[in-house]
Amino acid sequence: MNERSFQENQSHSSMARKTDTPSPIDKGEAILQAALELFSERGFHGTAMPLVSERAGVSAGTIYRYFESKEALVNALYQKWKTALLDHILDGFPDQAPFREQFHVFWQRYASFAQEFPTAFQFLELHHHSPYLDERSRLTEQKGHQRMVGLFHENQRLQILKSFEVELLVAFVWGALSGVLKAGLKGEFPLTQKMIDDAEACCWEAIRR
Amino acid sequence: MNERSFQENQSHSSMARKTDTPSPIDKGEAILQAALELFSERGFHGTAMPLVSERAGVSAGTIYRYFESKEALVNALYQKWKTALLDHILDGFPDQAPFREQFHVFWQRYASFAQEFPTAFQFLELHHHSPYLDERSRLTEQKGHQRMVGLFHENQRLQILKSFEVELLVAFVWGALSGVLKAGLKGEFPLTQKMIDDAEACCWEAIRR
Amino acid sequence: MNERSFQENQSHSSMARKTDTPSPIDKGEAILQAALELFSERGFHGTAMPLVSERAGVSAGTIYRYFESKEALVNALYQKWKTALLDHILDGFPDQAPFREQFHVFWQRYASFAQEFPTAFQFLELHHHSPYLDERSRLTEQKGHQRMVGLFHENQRLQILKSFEVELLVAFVWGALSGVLKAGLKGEFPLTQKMIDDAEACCWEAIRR
Amino acid sequence: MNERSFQENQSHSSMARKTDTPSPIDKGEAILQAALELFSERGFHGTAMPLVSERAGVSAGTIYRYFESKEALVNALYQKWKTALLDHILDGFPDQAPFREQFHVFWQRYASFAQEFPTAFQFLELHHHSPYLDERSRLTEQKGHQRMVGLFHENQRLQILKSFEVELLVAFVWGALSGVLKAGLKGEFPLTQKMIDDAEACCWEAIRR
DNA sequence: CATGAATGAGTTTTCATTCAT
DNA sequence: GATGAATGAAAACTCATTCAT
Repeated sequence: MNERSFQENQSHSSMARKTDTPSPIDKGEAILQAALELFSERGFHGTAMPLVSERAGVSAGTIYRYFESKEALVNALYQKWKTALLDHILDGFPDQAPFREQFHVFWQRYASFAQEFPTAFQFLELHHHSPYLDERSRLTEQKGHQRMVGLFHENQRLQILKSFEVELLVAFVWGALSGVLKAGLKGEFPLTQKMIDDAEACCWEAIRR
Repeated sequence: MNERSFQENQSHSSMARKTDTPSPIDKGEAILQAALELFSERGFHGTAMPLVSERAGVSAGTIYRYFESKEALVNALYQKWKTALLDHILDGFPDQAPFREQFHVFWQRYASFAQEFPTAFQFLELHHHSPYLDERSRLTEQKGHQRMVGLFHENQRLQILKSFEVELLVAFVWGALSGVLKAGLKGEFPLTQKMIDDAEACCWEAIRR
Repeated sequence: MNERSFQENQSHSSMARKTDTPSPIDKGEAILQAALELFSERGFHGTAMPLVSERAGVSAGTIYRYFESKEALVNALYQKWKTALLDHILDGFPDQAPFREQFHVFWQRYASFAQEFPTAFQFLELHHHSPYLDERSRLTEQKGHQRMVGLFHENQRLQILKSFEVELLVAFVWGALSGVLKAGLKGEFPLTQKMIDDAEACCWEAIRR
Repeated sequence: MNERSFQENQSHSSMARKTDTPSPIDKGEAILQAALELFSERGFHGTAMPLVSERAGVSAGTIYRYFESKEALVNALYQKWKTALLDHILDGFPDQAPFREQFHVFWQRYASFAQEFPTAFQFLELHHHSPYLDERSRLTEQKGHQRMVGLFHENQRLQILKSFEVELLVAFVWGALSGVLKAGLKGEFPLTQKMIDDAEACCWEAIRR
């Protein structure tokens, strides 16, 4: 499943299409998709709205029927994909499994998200803590972080993790994982399953007691 | 030594000042400093040139005596600080020491650079692989990377490092280190010596055989 | 009678309503009413058509079934209310009465129109001689003026009015009257019957021989 | 003296001009003059900024070096001309003279202002109480009104004026005067000295005891 | 050399009007 | 007839860059 098909699943208008309209996609989704691609490549300020509208195949004015402003557009995008990432990781997460298993699931799902939705992954990385993100985006951002911090805390108490500052461990793991994924997507090495497994093995040794 | 004094040392025009100019700093340096602060906070496209000139205490036109264009300015900045980072790490690097010691020196110096020049560190992180970086910036960027890859290769042969893809190991280490430093600078935990040592310990366990 | 009910009387489609349409008012009238309110507050160029349609409770496209363009809409509105004002003053006007009596009727009816239909009064004041008024609107505008000029001419001949330029007298009276009414509607003083009578007394002294 | 020359007197750059620059006028003044003409003809919302810049003979961006926004521009214009009008009326006003004389001076000066600066007069009339006028403009507006109210109050006590509500008398006088001037400027009658004197005579009879 | 006013193409955004449903 | 999504030209405003002083 690629990013485009993922989005189409989100859209209700993709079903029961009667006409042979050349554009099968929801305009709102087309705009989000175009903005995702452009913002992840050129950044927020580096992307002009007409460029977005052109790539989305809609007129300049149309964007503003769907999103109040350029800022509202990035925020919608950020919330959509941050939520998608969280869901991707947490849906059916093995809450009762041993931590090693949980770590494995987390690592592999994060990686599979980056592989399935590389553009979205880049977008999220690039827009972390951007000043134009609103309160809601920031809350979405924190939710995942808190979840990870909680999990690490608990397993530190159980003597499974090193007894270092939890925020440090989280930063370490998150930095290592996203560093590896970014480098892999950039083509510095083939992002094969083996690579992801190797990186996971490294990271586990880094944090386990 | 703070960032400002560092820059002054870099500047050749600071010596033999004849006039009692009220501004003791080179205009070129003032511009670089202002641009560093602004670019690291607001990004390249988010920073207006008049803002740079204002913060630098020079007129808008003056910037163009020192830098051909906005792009030339970021690139000068990038090269300056990437080189400074490399020098900071490699000056008197213990090439003959055992790898564990070399790794320690690398880790600690990278960290001390981020602590001494947090703005420059943020700037470098933010502008990694930006499309407006020119060939020269990209070469500067690669120089450090190649050096690290070479070192890792050698010590992998010596069975000191895990026998995983070297690019993967480099990405892992670099990701973990910069993740930890960014989180620390952002205030998620106090960036004390202990934290840096703990992170180093984790990372060593991650990559050593 | 308020402005809304007045308009309903003007509308022919309000009779013989067959369906149980939830909106009892003619769409055309609803649009005119909405436009009246908005144009009188914000002016012609300051009022967006979508705003008019929203306030009228119809869709944006519907306005264009009733009025060819925004200009056609102001003109329809202007003619409607200018005519209403003329009718209000002239219906059953005492053509044979002495001029003092005629002046009294004119003054009082003009005032009562402003009090009954303040929004329409403001609208007419605001759009006097606007460049987007068409020929027909301008003719409607002139009709009242001519009538007044004729009356003044006649009574000047009869030595009842001062022997000044008639256009001057008309401008004086009309300016004084609308100045008083606007100030009263704005709340600078209570627009009571006494005020209107006092102003009439002043104005009579101003123009009578 | 026409409006243009009046403005030039306000500008400091008109003196000691060394070069034969084709544009002898201050850019700021040129913008104010262009905006005055356009706003008085087409209103605030009906005037596009590029039109202003074109008529002023400057580029679009230049306006924003002189005025923060379109609103700031109208307000600057309003304050400039309202103040000019007040000064025109009040400079050397015969405070100790009998009221009839004061009324005469007021009436004549107001009229001469409208004749010398017809565009500014129209502008002021058109923008009375506009919603985009800021606090400062509104205060400037009130100053003149208060002055007139005070004068009328005093002379009502002295039994020189009719004992009607002062605000009513003020509204009457102001309405009559501006009505006459607007009609005259529009060409409904020649705006000669005799006309202005006649109107003054009318108005005096209207308000005097 | 340095300035900073000026430029004009570019930015985000609005809005009168149309047209497929 | 009615809708309201879509359009695209034009609005207000910004900004990298130039150039006369």
